[in-house]
Amino acid sequence: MRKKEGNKVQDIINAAIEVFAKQGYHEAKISEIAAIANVATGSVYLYFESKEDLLVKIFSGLWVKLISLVKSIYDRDDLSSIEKLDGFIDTVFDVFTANSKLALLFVKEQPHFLQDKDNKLNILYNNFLEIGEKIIDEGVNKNLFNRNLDKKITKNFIYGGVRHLLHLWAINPNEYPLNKVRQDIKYIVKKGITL
Amino acid sequence: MRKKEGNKVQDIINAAIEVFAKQGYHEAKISEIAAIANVATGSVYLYFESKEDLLVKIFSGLWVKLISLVKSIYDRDDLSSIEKLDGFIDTVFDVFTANSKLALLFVKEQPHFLQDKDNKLNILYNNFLEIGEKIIDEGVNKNLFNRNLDKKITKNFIYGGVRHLLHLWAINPNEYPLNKVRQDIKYIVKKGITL
DNA sequence: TTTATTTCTGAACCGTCGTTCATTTATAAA
DNA sequence: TTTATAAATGAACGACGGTTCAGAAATAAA
Repeated sequence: MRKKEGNKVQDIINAAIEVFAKQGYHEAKISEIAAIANVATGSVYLYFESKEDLLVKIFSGLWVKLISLVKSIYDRDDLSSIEKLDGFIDTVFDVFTANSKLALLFVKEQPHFLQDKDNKLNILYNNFLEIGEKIIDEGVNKNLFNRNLDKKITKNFIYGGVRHLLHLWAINPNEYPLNKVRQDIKYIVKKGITL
Repeated sequence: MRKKEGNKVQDIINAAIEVFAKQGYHEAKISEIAAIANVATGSVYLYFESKEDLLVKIFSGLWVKLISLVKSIYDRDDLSSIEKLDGFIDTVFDVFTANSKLALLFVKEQPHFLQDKDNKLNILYNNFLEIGEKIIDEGVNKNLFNRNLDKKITKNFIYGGVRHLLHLWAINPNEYPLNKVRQDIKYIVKKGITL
């Protein structure tokens, strides 16, 4: 029998991230993804069920990673709630900084998923945000954070702001130096929600 | 000769907002838009050059309106900088609250435009945000706002947060009552950036 | 009325990919 | 070597939907 050559799954995923990010999901062509991944068009279908499956696999891999990272921050008991919130924000930046194409894809296509309540991706997404909410919860209970702010609103406000700045950074890294971005966001969040 | 029946342009635009918002731009069908607008498929092309033209016209109308509204707030001299910032946030909420379909369309498709620097829509978008930056500028100069925060970052953080909450509200109005959303956002922003 | 002109219609056209599959290629076992 | 089987290929298929356009419908002018 024949042996698999290299890691085609990963090559295809990387190519897909690149093409989806640049063109947007709908305008991306499988043939172009295949070309960049150095495989034949048809080979994509050996590893992925469909174009959509490719997108879903990319996103779910991302969420699983993010969830595991922020969970481990939440679980630490040597950090204050505000440090955990900082860590949460840092985690998001770290993951996307490592791959700006992925960041771009994420901010462009994620909004389209929010609507259909219970698809797999939204479940993961909610798991992720739930940890953010738990951190805020903890801060409120320890009388560090303002308890008059709605937690869901607070968490989503921060999330939206972070996402948008990641987007701008991914498009134009020079205009939005990530260190300053992180620093300012953390400052506003900290000052905005602590008592 | 024949007389035009009713306001087809507006009917088509309203139908397009509805269908684009629900399905997303790429999955929306001109034939469905036409059906909802009560015109024949071909009639859409009497008033709009293409599917894309339809989307662009919707967005540019929106930006023109928003720009005019926030400009008039910025120009008032009976408001403090923080009141202007509140007014800016209120304006965005007011416009989208009046049309949740439009809000949904906006948050879903706007991210796709940010990339190609100098298309018409991005110019409008930047005009809009520039006014937000001017307000922040003013606040800094009057020693009301923290001058250590980067203005572009601050403005975009707020913008991203507001946009995301609008998105959630548009999907699920009951879970995100706009009055509480506005109130919390304004609180965080005010506390976060004032001295 | 009849005619001219504008508006409107919707079936058909046509280009574009996502997807399939008959064929080829590579390697492990015999 | 030869054979069997898994992996890979890419041309061709087929569905979909944006766009077109020949004709129909409506109304103003003649």
